[in-house]
Amino acid sequence: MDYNFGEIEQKWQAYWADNQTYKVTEDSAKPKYYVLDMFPYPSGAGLHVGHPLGYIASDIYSRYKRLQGFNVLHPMGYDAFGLPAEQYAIQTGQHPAITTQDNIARYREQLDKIGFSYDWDRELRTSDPDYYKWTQWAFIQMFKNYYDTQLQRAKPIARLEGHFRMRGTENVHAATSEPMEFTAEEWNMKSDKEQQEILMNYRIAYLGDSIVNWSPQLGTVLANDEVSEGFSIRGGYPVEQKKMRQWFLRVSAYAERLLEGLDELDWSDSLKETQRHWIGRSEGAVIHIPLPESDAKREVIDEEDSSYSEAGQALWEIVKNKQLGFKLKRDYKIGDNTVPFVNLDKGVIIAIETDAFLTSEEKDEHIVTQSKLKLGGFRILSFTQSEILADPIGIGQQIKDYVESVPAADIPVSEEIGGDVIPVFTTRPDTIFGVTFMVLAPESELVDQLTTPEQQEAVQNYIAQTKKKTELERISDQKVTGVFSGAYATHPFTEEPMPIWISDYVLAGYGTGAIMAVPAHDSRDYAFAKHFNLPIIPLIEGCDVSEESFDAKEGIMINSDFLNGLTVEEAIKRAIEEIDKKELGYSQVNYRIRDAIFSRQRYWGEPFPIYYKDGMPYTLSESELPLQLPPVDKFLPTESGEPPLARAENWVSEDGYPLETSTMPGFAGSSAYYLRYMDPNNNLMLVSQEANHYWRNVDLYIGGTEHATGHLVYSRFWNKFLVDLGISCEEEPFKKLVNQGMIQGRSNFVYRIKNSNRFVSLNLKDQYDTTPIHVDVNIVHHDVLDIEAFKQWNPEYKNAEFILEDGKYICGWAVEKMSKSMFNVVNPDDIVDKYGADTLRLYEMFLGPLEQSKPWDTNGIDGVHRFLRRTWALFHTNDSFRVSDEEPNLTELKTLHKLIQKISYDIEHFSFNTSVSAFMICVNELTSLKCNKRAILSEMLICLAPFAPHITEELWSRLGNDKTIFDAEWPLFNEEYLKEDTFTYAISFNGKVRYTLEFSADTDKTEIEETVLNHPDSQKWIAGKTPKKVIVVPKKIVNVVL
RNA sequence: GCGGCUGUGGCGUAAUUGGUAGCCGCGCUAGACUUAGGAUCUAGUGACGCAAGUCGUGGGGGUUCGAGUCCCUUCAGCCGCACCA
Repeated sequence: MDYNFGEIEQKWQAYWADNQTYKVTEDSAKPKYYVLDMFPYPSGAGLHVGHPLGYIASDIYSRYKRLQGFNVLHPMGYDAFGLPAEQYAIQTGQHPAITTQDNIARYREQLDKIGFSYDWDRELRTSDPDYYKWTQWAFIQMFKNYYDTQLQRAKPIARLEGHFRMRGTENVHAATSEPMEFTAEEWNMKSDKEQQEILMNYRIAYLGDSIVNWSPQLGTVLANDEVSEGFSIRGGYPVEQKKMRQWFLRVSAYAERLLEGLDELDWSDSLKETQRHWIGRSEGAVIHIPLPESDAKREVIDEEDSSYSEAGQALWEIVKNKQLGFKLKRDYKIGDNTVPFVNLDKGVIIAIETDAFLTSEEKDEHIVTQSKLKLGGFRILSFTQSEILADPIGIGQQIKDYVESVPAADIPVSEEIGGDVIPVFTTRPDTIFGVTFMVLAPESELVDQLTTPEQQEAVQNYIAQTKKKTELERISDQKVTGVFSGAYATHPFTEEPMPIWISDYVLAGYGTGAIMAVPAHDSRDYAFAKHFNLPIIPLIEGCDVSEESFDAKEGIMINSDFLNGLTVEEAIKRAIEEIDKKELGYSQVNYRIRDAIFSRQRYWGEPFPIYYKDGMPYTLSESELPLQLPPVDKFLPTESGEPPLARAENWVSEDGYPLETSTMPGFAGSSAYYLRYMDPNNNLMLVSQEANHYWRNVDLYIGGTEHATGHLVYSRFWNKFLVDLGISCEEEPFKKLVNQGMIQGRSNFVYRIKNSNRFVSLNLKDQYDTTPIHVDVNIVHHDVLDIEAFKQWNPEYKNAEFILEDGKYICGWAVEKMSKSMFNVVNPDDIVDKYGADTLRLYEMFLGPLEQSKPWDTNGIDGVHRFLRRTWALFHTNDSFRVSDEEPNLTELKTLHKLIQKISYDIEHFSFNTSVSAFMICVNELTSLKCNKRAILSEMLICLAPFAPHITEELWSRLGNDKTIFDAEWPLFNEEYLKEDTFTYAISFNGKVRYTLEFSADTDKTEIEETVLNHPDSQKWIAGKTPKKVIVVPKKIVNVVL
């Protein structure tokens, strides 16, 4: 009787479905085990042979755990929101929901053929309103909470509001994007809207202005992990930097918990390192670098002055009495200076300059005055007297336009930014005496305030230039660029003046967007100093900074006043103490991780449960959830550039307020899906406490490394937030994580002789001038081309001629990405049809270590298939099923127990490739022993069942069992059967093995030594020399040292 | 530039974790059987050598009685991060 895998696999897949074999319920009598696959995005191309690799591994593990008596949760679903379906919709008008539905159906069909043990009753789709209701719900909670930095957890925003009402910002410990200070009195004076605006800076889900990755082609913003080297990961479109108002998630507040949590996780070191780097904790200090004394503080004293110039008088006629629509004050005293006109709401000064300065002193004084005013946060608009006299009305209009374009009073800048100090973050406070200049990021708010008039133009040119650069150019362009601002800061210890430069090697988004440059000990500062010829002061004894900087954190300090003679480590501590004492700053921990941008200007995503009233966002009530995606006429932005949802009719809340038009990004739906599987049909909450406390978290998570910094960070963040809310009971969502390697394609080539229709076989191609052409791997077997199939494959080759070697056409091959254009895509369905699911499963595992990337090479699959047929043959004699009830002998038991031991160990260590090889060894041995004894075969079947569930079910039932093999018990390994009476020692001389000798297992060392030395075979190697030493390692080796 | 990983037959890989390198499979060679095939079975298969034997885990060096395994160095390939002060 043949091994008819097609029939067997269909039969058992139907049986499992009919009998709900894989349905799982919370059963407190059994220990739980939760095995999760990263759910797929159902793309139009369907699954290729690489996708199931991780699913097969997790399926083996699930089935193994089940056989060991665990209650195993092993669910599957779809990450169904996303760009491809929407792009397809834009092109075809087909609604993404339909495309997605079709793709899911295809995926399901393909998955079912492979015979997975998923509990499909728990299937979920992120695009299903019943599911995304809970994504929206979680967002609302994030909006309603802030992060308490002292308690290190989320707390209701109402609590913070109460604090502000009672005590202002005094003793507030809250993560925020805009540090500010106010008293309770000031808070209570504010309007509701002002209060809401302040609270927005504390919410975990907040609206904020930020420079974002904007893709014009995609018409949306992207998260940092969705962008690589200036291009979008999906689609490869260019990405530019743009300032926009967006929703954010305050992931940065959780930085420390995200970092600490990594320690306890059973993840690969490389993945943990990637996350640590992404979080980027660095300890250091914020130092306040003083600017020269500024007397442009906002102590404005109205002081009428009647000495008007002619031009001033002319302008006054135009601007007085709110003729412009706002008030300009005339002859205002600010600090020591009187300015001609000033608008106090927006902090704009209108300066009138003489056409020509009489002396250079006069000019200098003018510049100093302007700088001081700018330091105070004012904007200055200058006109010369003759300009005003020529066209006072035109100038009036210019003033009007300018003042209106300026945002409302951003003047009372917080004390840290742009008061009289520049705050900088450094991890090397020990190098403070080596600071010879300062550098600001071009985007820094200080640039405007500090740039002196005569540097104005150069600075503006520079900024325009850096803005033009794409992210890619900025990275790849290693040239040193920068411009002097004209301003100076004062060294906090030496009080030396230090020039302030502007350069794009300083990032606006990290630290304070300003640095103190220590060229001797930082390579970037060094390059900059060399390029612009700035001083370099070495600070470490014996270091040579003539060619390059000395970046290592080691050595003894010199040229550093009170730090001299200390080691770097000591100096860091000492410097911070001194900075503290002198109140020049404070120690601080900085994180690289940024808040996640959470808006996408897209259709196919979760709508935000947000409406706007009076320009401020408010959340919908829970009863209004889910807020379903509305129908739209087109899936494109509106003519005015608003997201597609703005096209929806009646896109308003129940009370008639306009709803948010952007949607959530891809990672929203995948952030808490593992919790939903625990309780997928609950319509009262995301997950019930009972279900959550039973399943807790994922014991084993299998998926690709591409999610290392995206999904796996956001998901951990999201879970920690839900822990704070008391929804999730485990601080970490995924205890153990295994990354399966990528399956690459293995392409085949034929070699066409140039300008002909002739093809030459691989090893003869060097004799001709040829072009390699990709050929469909499905018409090539063991690199031999099926010539007839090739002729039919493409009409162009119908009359092709071939130059063969040994009567065959041999193709070349290469490892490439698996893609349609390379004709190297192998479909799992085809493999299943041809060899069966069990063969596919075993072969995918046999290909190599799970975590290793490898090309799909169908060449070895016959070997695995033959193994299954030999397994089948063990149970059959002359075409009929026949097993013996005889007692097994010791040899047979040894073979079996070797297998049990090996397979148990291998599965625990995810070494599935070696398991397959162990099965082959076992079946080969049993075949040569002609063993068909029930006792041996049935236990072997249980071991094989996780790997090849269909054939084992069939044979199991033929053995007379009426329940599924997965209700059996994993066999126990018995060491007794593996005990050997003798051991064969390898006898080596000077480390080289020469012959072997068998000893009984309990022979003692001296006896072995004696026997070896007296053995006739040894004489040849000893050859008259005296053995210096004989090393006998029991059950290992004997080595004679000569 | 920084961080991580990997280098073993013609190919995919294995090696009880410092103890006989090459298990298992593919391919290849020879043979058996045969309504001739991409079927099945048997034997062989790291290289050199008639052989005894010698050489062999990217290269070089070291530790050790003994190294694919540990250390140093160097080369090659892959992946991640990329001016993070």
